[in-house]
Amino acid sequence: MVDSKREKSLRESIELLFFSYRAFTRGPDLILEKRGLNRMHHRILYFVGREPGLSVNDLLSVLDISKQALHNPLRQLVGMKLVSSGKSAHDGRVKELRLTASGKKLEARLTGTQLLQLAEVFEQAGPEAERAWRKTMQFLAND
Amino acid sequence: MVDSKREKSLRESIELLFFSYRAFTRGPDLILEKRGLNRMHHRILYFVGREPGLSVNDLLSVLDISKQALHNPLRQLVGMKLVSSGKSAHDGRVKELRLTASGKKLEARLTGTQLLQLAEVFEQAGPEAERAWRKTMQFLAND
DNA sequence: TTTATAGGTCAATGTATTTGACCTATAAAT
DNA sequence: ATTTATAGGTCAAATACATTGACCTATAAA
Repeated sequence: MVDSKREKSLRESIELLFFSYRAFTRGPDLILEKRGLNRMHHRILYFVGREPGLSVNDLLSVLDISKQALHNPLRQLVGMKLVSSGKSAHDGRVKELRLTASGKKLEARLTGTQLLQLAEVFEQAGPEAERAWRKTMQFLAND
Repeated sequence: MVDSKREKSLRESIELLFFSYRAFTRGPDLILEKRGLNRMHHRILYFVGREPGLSVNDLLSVLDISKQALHNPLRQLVGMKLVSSGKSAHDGRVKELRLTASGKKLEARLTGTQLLQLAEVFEQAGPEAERAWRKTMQFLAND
């Protein structure tokens, strides 16, 4: 009885994660679609924007995908001049990825819908819930 | 200053969602891979298991995908005898989808890794954080 | 008898991913 | 100086997956 009640509650949490994540990516996905881009392009833009000068290998690590899976979307972003890739001064083999001005603009638009969404959610939930949410998600993320 | 600090915090939350969701699906994905199945198959098994007798249309609604996108994975699951489809008594056009015994077993294994994962997370975070987490996720999901 | 609904399927196309190989340039090690 | 390792780029083939749009049956409702 207790176990099955607990399982029911945990299953609701599973569903919350599923529906939340979908709601969370819908906004940017609609914008991306109009340009023929997808979730992977947003991820690349996001992480390059977060850490300008990021190497290709570091990007591969954080995204946890194969070199071949990154190749096409990254080449497209560079081709569209949304991402620039320069040589590292310390190590000529290493590329330093950066957002161009228009890359920054697009990234801000994509991530902006998510920032707004989260800001609204946390305002409704309150600062205490926000802290608890972050703590909980940190346990889940580092797993 | 305040705005940029707030944005930094919200960006951390974006990343928490990204890394959490990935950590959350990794377990079942590894099991699915061995059988040539993927995330969509798990979703079908999950929702059919949650609501035995579910119609194809209701499944389409909850998954929010096209009939053609559902067609193949569902046909595979029925072919593998993980899902059964019988006729509704009330309306002969409607199929009632159910998990077979082996379908239930696989679903329990897949979802079981996530139940365990969440149970551990909530135990570490505490019951108060769990409540706050759920409340926050509900705002995000219904968006 | 007509129209609407639930479901199934196909063909064509496009897109994405995977595997596995092979290449250059540069750096580090011996 | 020569070998070996690393960062990155690319290709071809195979596979997988999704999309579009059409068309079909069976059943139910009007």
